[in-house]
Amino acid sequence: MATLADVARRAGVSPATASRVINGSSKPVAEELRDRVLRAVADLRYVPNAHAQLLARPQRSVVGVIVHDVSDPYFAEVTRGLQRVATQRGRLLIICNSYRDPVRELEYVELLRAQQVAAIVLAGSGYHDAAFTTLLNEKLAAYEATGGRVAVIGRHDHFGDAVMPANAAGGELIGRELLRLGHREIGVVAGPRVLTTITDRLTGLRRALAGEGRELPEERVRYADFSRDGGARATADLLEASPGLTAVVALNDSMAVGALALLRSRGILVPRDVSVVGFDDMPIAADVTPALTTVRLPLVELGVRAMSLALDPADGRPRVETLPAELVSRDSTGRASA
Amino acid sequence: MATLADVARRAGVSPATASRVINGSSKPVAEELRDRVLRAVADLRYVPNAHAQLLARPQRSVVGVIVHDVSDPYFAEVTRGLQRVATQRGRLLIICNSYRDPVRELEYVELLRAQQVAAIVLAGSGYHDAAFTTLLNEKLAAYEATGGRVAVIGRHDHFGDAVMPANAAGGELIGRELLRLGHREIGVVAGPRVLTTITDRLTGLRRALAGEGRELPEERVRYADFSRDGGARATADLLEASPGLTAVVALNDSMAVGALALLRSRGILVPRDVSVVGFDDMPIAADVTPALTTVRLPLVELGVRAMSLALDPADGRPRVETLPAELVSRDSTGRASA
DNA sequence: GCGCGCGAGGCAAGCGCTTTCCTGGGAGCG
DNA sequence: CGCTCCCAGGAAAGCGCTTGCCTCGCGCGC
Repeated sequence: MATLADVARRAGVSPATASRVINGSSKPVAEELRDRVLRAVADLRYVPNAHAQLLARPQRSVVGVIVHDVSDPYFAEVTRGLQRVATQRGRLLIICNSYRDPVRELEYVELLRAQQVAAIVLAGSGYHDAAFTTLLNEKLAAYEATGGRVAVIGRHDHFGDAVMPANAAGGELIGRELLRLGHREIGVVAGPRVLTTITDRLTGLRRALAGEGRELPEERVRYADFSRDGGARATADLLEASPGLTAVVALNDSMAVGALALLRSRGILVPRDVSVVGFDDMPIAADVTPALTTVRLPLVELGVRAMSLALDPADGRPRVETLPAELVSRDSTGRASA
Repeated sequence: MATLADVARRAGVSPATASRVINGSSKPVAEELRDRVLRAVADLRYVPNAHAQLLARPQRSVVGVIVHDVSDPYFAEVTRGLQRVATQRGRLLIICNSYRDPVRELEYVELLRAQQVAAIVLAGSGYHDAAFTTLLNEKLAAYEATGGRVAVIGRHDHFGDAVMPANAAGGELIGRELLRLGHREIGVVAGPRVLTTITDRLTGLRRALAGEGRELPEERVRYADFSRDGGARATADLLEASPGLTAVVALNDSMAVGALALLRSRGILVPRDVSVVGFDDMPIAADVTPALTTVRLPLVELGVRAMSLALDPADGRPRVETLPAELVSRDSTGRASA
């Protein structure tokens, strides 16, 4: 691997001069020397060692992103927003998948700090786990104390800049819509109980039901993996326990797709027999059959805002932005059959 | 930001000793000193500067990945495979999205080289652009010459380790299946013409047709964006130019989903009026309606193999692995209507 | 009791780069 | 013709860490 010293030697100049030419320093360098350096760079295929540069000139430019899983469409969209802003501002992104493992999340914060990233964006639901939350907050605080910037998406457990999707409001929208359609027997297909996002969405849903004097008993909520297969499994459970359901609320679209698949396999027609609602409005929501009624979250915008918060100097106090949820009515919901 | 020197000072030892404790060096350190160091680390929330470490101990451990777009399900799956192996071997991944921009691809190779990554994995179709290919090969060669490892997925334009999905064979499978079903009027909804993947898949398809003495005229192929909307647009074009089509082949599943949506909006029944075939077998392929007949590519495995090639020492000569394609018949294909 | 061996810990060099500060030579002025 | 000023270019000091090598002190053997 060619070094700056090699370039300098080959060009017959000092490393200082070579460095100045390569970085376009403000200090003037004679035309001839500049040419010689440039030629040497080309000949040797020289690429500066980024680590050495970072050591010598502590100018953090990389941003770390911790998400649950980039291949999950939810995070794929959020990441797209993060990327857009980062690229626009000339920042490189290091993307880390925690796969919903709190321990891994902690490790990644450490790792990103070691990488001297300029900012860390933490995307995805928090956990109902006080010990973990404390630990994480401590690590983030330590990082912020040394000049790092932190922004979180969808977690209220961190004190600092945050952008929050309106999870509870979204749940409420679903509840009101189902009530309006005459549904009284409602089941919920939920992701892992430990995620605060799940709790928030459920809370909103329950609030809407309570508005009409109804409630959602615990046995009408099934927790499973936040995935298509989890959705199918939970729906099967739900059906078995409460055969009279007229509506199934899935707490994300992947689970809703699983629910749809399971219902179809049982010959239950949607929405004639059972209505199905999703959450998130992932890109494919409109393409399944029947097209999924769901709550749209501005996923890309979530990323855009979070990265902006992370990159714009904190003007002192913590900033929290809430992005609205919106009901998107498609073909998977209809009037209650009973 | 606390440094090793701070830790050493606080623990009352030399930086050398502190370093040895922190890295678990083989050199023995007295129990008491070790404790003092560890306590200082905790007190100061010390995290070693990864860049300084990399400089001092040139032990590359990060791997760079360049994909077209992680949020595209194809790459999401491939990346999952890459991740799995990388994590297993204790490697951090830097994921870069080129968004199918050759220039950006070149820049990223440079950037990853500057980051001193241990290996670069380049995933995604190559381009029909000789100048670019030469340039890229040159850069990769320069990188390999300095001890870097390179593995590519789905590009035959790079000489070195590669894992190739059987694109042409997949195209052939589609062609044969459609012929078997009696289709003679076939249209193709293709992604960007400049991608070698497109050419390969088309070549396979044409080969199958040629086997029966048929051909695929150029006007039966529409090139568009490799996305859902691109698929819808291209399908509309195709229909307008050749109303008598009995089958539409989309060269990836996203485009197929777009095709399905457009056909539905026109009241054309699939597969009764027109059959639709996709390519890749993305996770949602089974969940659209009708469930998509497509060619399954072992996407995760593609990633797994590529990362393995990248991390296992090159035993001399370039290794090329081809992973098979497989036809998955679902509900979007049927006998030709005519 | 003296010398040697051994092992724990520290010194310092060096990884590749940037940047401050200094040097030396040329130009301009008196 | 000599002095000063200015400026291009270089020397060198780090950035934070690792590690080979040396030192020093102890314990043991003769």
